[in-house]
Amino acid sequence: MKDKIVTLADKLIRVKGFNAFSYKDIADPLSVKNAAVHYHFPSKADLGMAVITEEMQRFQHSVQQWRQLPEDEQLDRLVDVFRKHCYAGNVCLMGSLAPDYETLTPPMQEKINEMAEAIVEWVTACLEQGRKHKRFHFKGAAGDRALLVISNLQSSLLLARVMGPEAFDRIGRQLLEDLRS
Amino acid sequence: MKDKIVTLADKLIRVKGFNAFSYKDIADPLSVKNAAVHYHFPSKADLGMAVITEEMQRFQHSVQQWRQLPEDEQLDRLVDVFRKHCYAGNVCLMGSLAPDYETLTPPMQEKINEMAEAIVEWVTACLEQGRKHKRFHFKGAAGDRALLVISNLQSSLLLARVMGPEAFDRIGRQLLEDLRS
DNA sequence: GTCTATATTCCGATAGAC
DNA sequence: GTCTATCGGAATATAGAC
Repeated sequence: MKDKIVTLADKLIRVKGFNAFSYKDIADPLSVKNAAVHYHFPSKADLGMAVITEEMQRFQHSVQQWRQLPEDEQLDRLVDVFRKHCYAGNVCLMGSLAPDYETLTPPMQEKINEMAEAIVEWVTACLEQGRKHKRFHFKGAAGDRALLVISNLQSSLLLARVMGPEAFDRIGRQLLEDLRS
Repeated sequence: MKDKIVTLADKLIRVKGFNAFSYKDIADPLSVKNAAVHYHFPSKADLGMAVITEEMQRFQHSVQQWRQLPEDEQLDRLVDVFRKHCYAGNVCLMGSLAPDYETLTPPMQEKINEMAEAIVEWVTACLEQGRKHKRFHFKGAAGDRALLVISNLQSSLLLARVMGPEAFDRIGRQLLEDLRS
């Protein structure tokens, strides 16, 4: 049940936003009362923390599985993750929570910071190693390039929601092509 | 008074998000009662529409003023607009409203669509003309490149909120450097 | 145009029974 | 662990006086 709640909360955050969903939106589809949800997650911030923590674990598990691949294929996989979210009508967790950042509890803000650091660190290392192995070609610091890549992926989901999924496809394709050539 | 309300609502949308601010957040700082705000904007969606409309007018007015400049300097100006928002603690309107898109009224969604189309159209034309005049150098279609630029700018503000303003500076600088060289 | 006052609904959260 | 029941508060919105 706890897992079902977190999974559903994750979806709701991505589709409606953290401040726009309620305990009722969790309880009704699971056919329980909102008190049952409060039993597992006393406050909404507790639920938010669990969603972010699970997302970070998913991310670490994924990159762990990709670690034997060439760096450009590792980045392909990351784009695949975003593509799946795009066609599921989701935005990414950062893209949903960052605009609400000022309304969140300090512990949630701290978790979001950690999530951002983790993905920036991984993309930076991926680009750096990939350039060394001649699989990526780009100018400037790998850390700066990583910020560009991450911002492209994040906003591709925001733009896709407004303009349609083609926006994601065009961004994702051009992004990968730029780095490889 | 109507202008004051729209200006304040714009700020609140950018800082807290559309679903996280209330009529009280508008009324209190203006030293009026929430009924006075409802007089000018009967529903919250009416207020949201006015905010988007004013932002679009500001944008059209700006690009009109820039039209005599070289294209790379026009893009500098656009980055300047985002930089000011960054240091004011704001995200851009699209970056705030896109995650909440599914919770908004159809008229608001339509206005957001128009806003997205307008900025994509302008950046595309700017890049296309700039490339023709040898002020920009990039591969691929100008429209695809425009989506990359816009996604960089949008998410630079989201990342800056979480990671600090340096994230914006690094993205903005590398972005402009890529296009010029 | 702004006020007081209120209707209505919903939300997050808790108490206590089972 | 889930339930019923409810508290306290806040939100959007409206009616009617001034």
